[in-house]
Amino acid sequence: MSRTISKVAKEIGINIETVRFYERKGLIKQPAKPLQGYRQYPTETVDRIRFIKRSQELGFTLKEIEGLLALSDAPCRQVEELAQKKLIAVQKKQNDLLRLEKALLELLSQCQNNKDNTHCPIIESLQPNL
Amino acid sequence: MSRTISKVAKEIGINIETVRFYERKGLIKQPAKPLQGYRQYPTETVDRIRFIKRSQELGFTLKEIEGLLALSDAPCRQVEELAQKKLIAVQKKQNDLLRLEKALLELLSQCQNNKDNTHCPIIESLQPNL
DNA sequence: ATAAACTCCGTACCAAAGTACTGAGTCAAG
DNA sequence: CTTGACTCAGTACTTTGGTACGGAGTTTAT
Repeated sequence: MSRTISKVAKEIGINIETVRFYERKGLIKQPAKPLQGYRQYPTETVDRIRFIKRSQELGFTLKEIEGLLALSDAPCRQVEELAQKKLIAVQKKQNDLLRLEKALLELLSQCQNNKDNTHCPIIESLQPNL
Repeated sequence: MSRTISKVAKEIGINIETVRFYERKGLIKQPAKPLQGYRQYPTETVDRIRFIKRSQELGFTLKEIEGLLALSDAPCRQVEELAQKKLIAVQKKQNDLLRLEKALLELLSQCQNNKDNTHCPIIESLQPNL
């Protein structure tokens, strides 16, 4: 099955320009231009874009996905290593966010106990000179 | 107390260019240029940059910080609202990361049980057509 | 008094992941 | 057979948070 670029975009729910962008990045290959008419995109390409999108959802960057795609028939251990690294990064980020959440909750609880609506403890605690 | 731009940068531990960048963004105001010599930065400005940096650590973007700075003598409720919104966003992101972590762990465990080093279950499970 | 270090100012550049625009060409429907 | 919708190709612009560069002026140290 084949479709024009706009069908591809619609099928996946992305912008046409994004498809072209991936072509420019070399993440997918542009179908040859027929002598007459528009380029036809095979299902293979649609699947490849879906792969990219899923990987993005897992937090991989396009650069990393490029690596994944290149590894797609590489030994499992290499792929595993990439995922392992990403997992570490994700866990680190979770930690950061947890600390951040605590700090925000702390600030908000100060606000809640604040009778004086004209001074905000949040602003004050962000001001280091106080 | 006053100091030149490089002292400011060193004091805070940031790049000179970052100070200038904040000036361009209007986050801090550039001291008037004296008839002779270099611009002198007051402690006020240093504090303001510290405020910016602390807020960044809490996950606020420069745009949001601009808002915070504008609100710095606004009623507490408005500031609280901003922090509240940020908290929600942070919690949402935590959730995303948690799901992401689970997905990655799942993939990795599939890898670990995989005897066939030539096919990687990670790659395969990212491929929607399988 | 001269060199090294610093400042000033404007501009350009970086990554990431797209999005937008322009001026063609092409296609499908009425 | 013409109008509207679509495609193509290349280039430019967007956002975020800076960083770098180059040439001129200033200041400080020797």
